[in-house]
Amino acid sequence: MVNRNKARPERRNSQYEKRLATILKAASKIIARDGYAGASVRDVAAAARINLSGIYYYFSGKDELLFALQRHTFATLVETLKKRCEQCATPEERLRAVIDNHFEFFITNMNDLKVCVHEIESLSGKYYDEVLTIRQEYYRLVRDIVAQCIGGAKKRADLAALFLFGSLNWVYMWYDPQKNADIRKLSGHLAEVFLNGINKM
Amino acid sequence: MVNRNKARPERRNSQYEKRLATILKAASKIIARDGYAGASVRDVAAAARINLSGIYYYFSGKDELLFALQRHTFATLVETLKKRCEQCATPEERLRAVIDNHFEFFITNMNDLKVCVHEIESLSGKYYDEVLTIRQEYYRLVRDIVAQCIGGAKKRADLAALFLFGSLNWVYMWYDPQKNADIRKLSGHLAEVFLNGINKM
DNA sequence: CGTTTAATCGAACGTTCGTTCTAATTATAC
DNA sequence: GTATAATTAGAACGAACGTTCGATTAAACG
Repeated sequence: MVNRNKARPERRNSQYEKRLATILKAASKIIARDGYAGASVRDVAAAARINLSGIYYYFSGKDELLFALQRHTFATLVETLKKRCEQCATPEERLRAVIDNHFEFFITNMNDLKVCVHEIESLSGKYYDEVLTIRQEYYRLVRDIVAQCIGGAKKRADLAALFLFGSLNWVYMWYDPQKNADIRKLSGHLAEVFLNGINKM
Repeated sequence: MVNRNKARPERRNSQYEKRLATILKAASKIIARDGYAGASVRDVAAAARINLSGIYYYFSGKDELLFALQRHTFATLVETLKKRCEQCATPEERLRAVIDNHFEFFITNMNDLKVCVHEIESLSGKYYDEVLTIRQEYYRLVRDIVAQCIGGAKKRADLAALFLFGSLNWVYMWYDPQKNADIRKLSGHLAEVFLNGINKM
């Protein structure tokens, strides 16, 4: 508990934001590779080319590091989805936007999204709750779109949305940049399968 | 490295197998809760009501513990699936058997399956390779059934199978025994969505 | 019974971990 | 240019980890 309990620094190094972003990127890389519990703060520091104790100047502890990572990633994911949905006229278009958005976000932020999905249960208490709030917002957003596609049935939309999340969140386990070069085809195929599937529900 | 490098004991306590099973159950419970890296052998021992060093009488190390757990679980999963498929006449019935089998196995072995899915990358080397072999057998089994349902198109069956695995493997993140009491309904709904989806591919 | 061996136990080893403390260094403000 | 705050660096702490070892108990067999 170093930084957050003190008043925020008044005069900041001009490189503060950059350094913080560097640490977050390094953290997502190491945690994606070794898992949260398996990743050491020392490895994160080394990957960020900073001294071990330097990490504790930017973050109060290992858990806050993961928290900042997940919060930022999920918030960005929700934000980009909302923007995409604004340009969609029909529920089907919005559902395609959901899938497109998730896939596209994934290939440009693979490590971050993997850490968000795979380390959901690694936080606890206040940190967990705050991330949960954003996750729920994301979930409800998608579930409501699914419900509109189906035509109301809330219970079935719930289930269908969970199936969809499964397909989306599993991607990091099999995606190969060389083999699956065209991400648009991937998201297009999932959209087909899912849309055809739920329309018959 | 205690046990596996020595010749197998000739005379065994009659409770040997039971004790081993107890340890495996305890391990799956602890690892499902804390993750492989986060789980301590001490906690596993305590949950199995055995002394810490007693674990090392049955397993050469923490990694072999996870290995034995994953190998046994995946092997059982493949075995039960094969038996179910033998009683199916059509590809569609076999696909329903895949989904039914996975769901049913899940609710009776939640911890084990979670450890299999969530800790896939926690092993390495020889252990990882051997589990990978079984996983691939399971995957190919399902993929071929999907291909038969679609009607040949190998490339699309690959993708569709991965989407299906995503939905199946994500279940442990949201399943609530109290809320989703009827597992048959769950698997039935997923089968509907998926079958309708891929038939239009 | 005594002997042999399987099974269990308690204690300890060496390492790595997250975190903290203090000192030194660098950047900013007056 | 000097005072002050922000930032980095190095060393160290205590705790927890996986693993090992030697001794001890329990069971099998003559």
